[in-house]
Amino acid sequence: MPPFKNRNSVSAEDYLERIHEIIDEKGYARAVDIANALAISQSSVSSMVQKLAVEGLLHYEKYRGMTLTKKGKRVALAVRKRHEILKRFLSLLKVPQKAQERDIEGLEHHISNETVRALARLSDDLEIRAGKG
Amino acid sequence: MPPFKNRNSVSAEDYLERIHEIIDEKGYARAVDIANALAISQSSVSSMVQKLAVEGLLHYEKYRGMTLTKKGKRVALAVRKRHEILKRFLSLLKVPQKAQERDIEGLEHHISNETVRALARLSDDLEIRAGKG
DNA sequence: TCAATTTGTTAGCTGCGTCTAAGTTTCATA
DNA sequence: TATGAAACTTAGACGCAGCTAACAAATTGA
Repeated sequence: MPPFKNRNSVSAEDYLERIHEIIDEKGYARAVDIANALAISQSSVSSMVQKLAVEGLLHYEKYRGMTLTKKGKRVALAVRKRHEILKRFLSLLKVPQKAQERDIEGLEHHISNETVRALARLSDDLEIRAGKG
Repeated sequence: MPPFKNRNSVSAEDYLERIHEIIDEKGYARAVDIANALAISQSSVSSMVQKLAVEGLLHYEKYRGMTLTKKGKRVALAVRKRHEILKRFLSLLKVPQKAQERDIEGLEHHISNETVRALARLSDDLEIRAGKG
C-alpha cells in the first residue's frame, strides 16, 4: 500500500470482537495478533487499546497485555451474536462467501437491534420452509 | 451541538442521492438545501461539491449551482434503487419506521449488489406468501 | 545471564470531512 | 439602479483513526 494514504477506520466494536476471539483461541490477546487480525499497525492497536481502556471496555497494563472488562465482554458477545445472525441470514440467501464477509464487516456496526431480531426470526422461518420443501 | 466536535461523515453517495432528490422536487439544487437535507454546514457542501465535480459526478459553476453528470445520475439512481429495496424489505419485516431510517442510512453504502439483489428476490417471495396466506 | 529478537509504546505526521468566521457574489426590491 | 439580505466560497482549524520511525520493555535461547 502507498505510504500515508488513509485506510478505513476500524470501529471499537471490531477491536472488541477480535480481542474476544483471540482470547478465546489462545487464552490471551497480544497487540501483534490484533494488528494482524485487523490488518493495521501495532501502533494503531496500542493507541486504540488505551482509548478503550479509558472507556472502561478493557483492562490494560502497559507492556503487559489486556483483558476485557465485564462491559467489554458484554459488547463483544453482542457483536458476535449480531455477526452470527447476519452470517446465517446471508448464507440462507446464498450470498457468495466473499460478498458475505464484506457485507457483514460493513453492516454489523450499523444495524439496529430491531432489525437484527427480525432477521433472526426470518431465518428461522426460511429454514423451516426449506426443511419442508 | 458543541463546537469543533466531529460529526459523522456523509458519503459521496449521500450527496448524490440528496442532490438528485432535490432536483426532482424543485428542478434545481441549491447548496443551502443540500446542507439542510444532510444537516451539515453550507461550507461543507461547497467543498464536497467541488470534489464531486473533480470526480466527474456533477457539473459545477461557482456561485451558480450544479447539475448531475450522466455518471452522477447513474450513481444517484443506483443509490435510490438500493434505498428502495432496503426500505421495502425492512417494511415487510415490520421494522419500526424510525429504526428503518437509521438502518438504511447506515447500511445502504456498505452492502454488496449481490445481497441487494437477494433481498429484492426475497421481498418478492415474502409478498407472494403474504398474499397467499 | 545477557545479547538478540520480538513485542509494545510514543512522537509526530497524514487525509478526510466536518466546522466557524470572514469575505464574495447574486438577487430582490425600494 | 443601488443597497441590503441571502446564498456561496474560502481560509484556517479540529477530531479521528490510521501511518512510519524511533525508542523501550520483555522474552528467549546460547
